[in-house]
Amino acid sequence: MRLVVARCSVDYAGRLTAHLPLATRLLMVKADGSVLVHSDGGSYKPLNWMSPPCTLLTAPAEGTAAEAGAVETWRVASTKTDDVLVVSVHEVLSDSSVDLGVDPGLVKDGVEAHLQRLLAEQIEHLGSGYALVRREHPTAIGPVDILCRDASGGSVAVEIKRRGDIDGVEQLTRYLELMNRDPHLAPVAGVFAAQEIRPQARTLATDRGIRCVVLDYEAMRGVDDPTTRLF
Amino acid sequence: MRLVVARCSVDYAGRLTAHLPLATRLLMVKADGSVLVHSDGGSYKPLNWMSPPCTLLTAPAEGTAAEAGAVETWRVASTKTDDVLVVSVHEVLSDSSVDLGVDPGLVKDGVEAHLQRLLAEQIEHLGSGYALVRREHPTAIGPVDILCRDASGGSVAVEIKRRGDIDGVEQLTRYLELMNRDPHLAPVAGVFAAQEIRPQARTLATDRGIRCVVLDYEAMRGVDDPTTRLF
DNA sequence: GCGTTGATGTCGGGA
DNA sequence: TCCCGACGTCAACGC
Repeated sequence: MRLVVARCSVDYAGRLTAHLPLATRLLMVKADGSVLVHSDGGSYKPLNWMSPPCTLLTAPAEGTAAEAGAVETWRVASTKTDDVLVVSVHEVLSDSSVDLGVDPGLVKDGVEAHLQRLLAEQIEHLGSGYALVRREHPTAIGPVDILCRDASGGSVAVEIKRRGDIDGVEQLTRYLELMNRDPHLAPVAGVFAAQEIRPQARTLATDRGIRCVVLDYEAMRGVDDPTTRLF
Repeated sequence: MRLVVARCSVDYAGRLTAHLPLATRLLMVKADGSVLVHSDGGSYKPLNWMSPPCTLLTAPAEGTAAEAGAVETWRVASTKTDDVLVVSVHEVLSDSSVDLGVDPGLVKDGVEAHLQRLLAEQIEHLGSGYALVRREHPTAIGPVDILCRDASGGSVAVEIKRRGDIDGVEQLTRYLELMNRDPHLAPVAGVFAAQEIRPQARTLATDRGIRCVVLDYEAMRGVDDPTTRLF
């Protein structure tokens, strides 16, 4: 990784066009050639950047850039699209490189995928006699998180969220509408399962005949067989 | 801005739990106290971070962290939520600070707002005889991007996206439901206009009687009268 | 301050 | 590889 602090202006052309006036910024060049332009505020998002795969070419400034006071021009071009980032470097305040090696990567816990896996393994949380049919059941408008059958053999579509919001109820409603048009599947009941269900979402779901189930992630994880865990 | 290259491990607890094993990384501390943990790959998103407003406390490592070889512990806590980021620094390879000042900020072109302005000016892209009524037509649940009339005088609500996705179709559907309840306006037809329309979004739109129109931004911009441009 | 919407979104998973 | 939905989404704008 190369870290350059420099007074510079930046232009991006690609999916949109963007310009950064002359100011002092941090230029981060990663090992894969990607470039990040950071200011001393904002959030974790750079002011401007080029994602890998891309190539970085540096050359002495020429033409209008040189006339404006630039000493060096960086041209970062995406190798997949015609996106291009041009950095006009006016003054380098510091320039250092360091070898970081390959990062072992992030280990996450508590996301929706785990909830889905746990509920699929412990489908009895929905009620006695429930049986899993499949996860990610495909439909024309997207996959249903879990398809299962209740004690009487009726089809049940389950939408899982960490936080149950109105959006999730809308999503499940779309699936149910579509699936209930399929004579092989209909009638399909709906279950909205989440660690936490917002009052508005619960109201909407209930109004549409969708059952709400609150999941206890910690308890479900406790029951979970550690040999089948992702980590 | 402070830039520290260090061998470290990182733990985050908040909306999820995440852990980064010991490795060499860049720690970026911005003027507002926010912290970014970058590796030498990935994209512009850090491996882990804490957004402002937050506070950073550094102290000599203690307990299990010290036993594991850490010399210093950074505790970055959000001042609004109970999110916390803990960096266990094992070895500092470099540590430097620089004053960047305030950034003048980014100037953009080519976002949805521009697409909307162009389509309003060139409403004939929807078909012969179309006439603009107004942009950002207000409804109780939000503004409709464009309201216009077709050749026969019927009302048409247009939702514009750069990328047409299911969300956009849902959004337009909500507007149409509401507007069609208004006897002064009904019947209102729907048009989903985007630079690119995803197959599932097209399927859903078509199923709901919403017409899809693909927009060519470059061509529309070419026709654009530069004297009316925003910049 | 809350809610809604857009984003050069980015990221990960399944087909 | 493409397609699609989640995200510690974030950030801007309107009410």
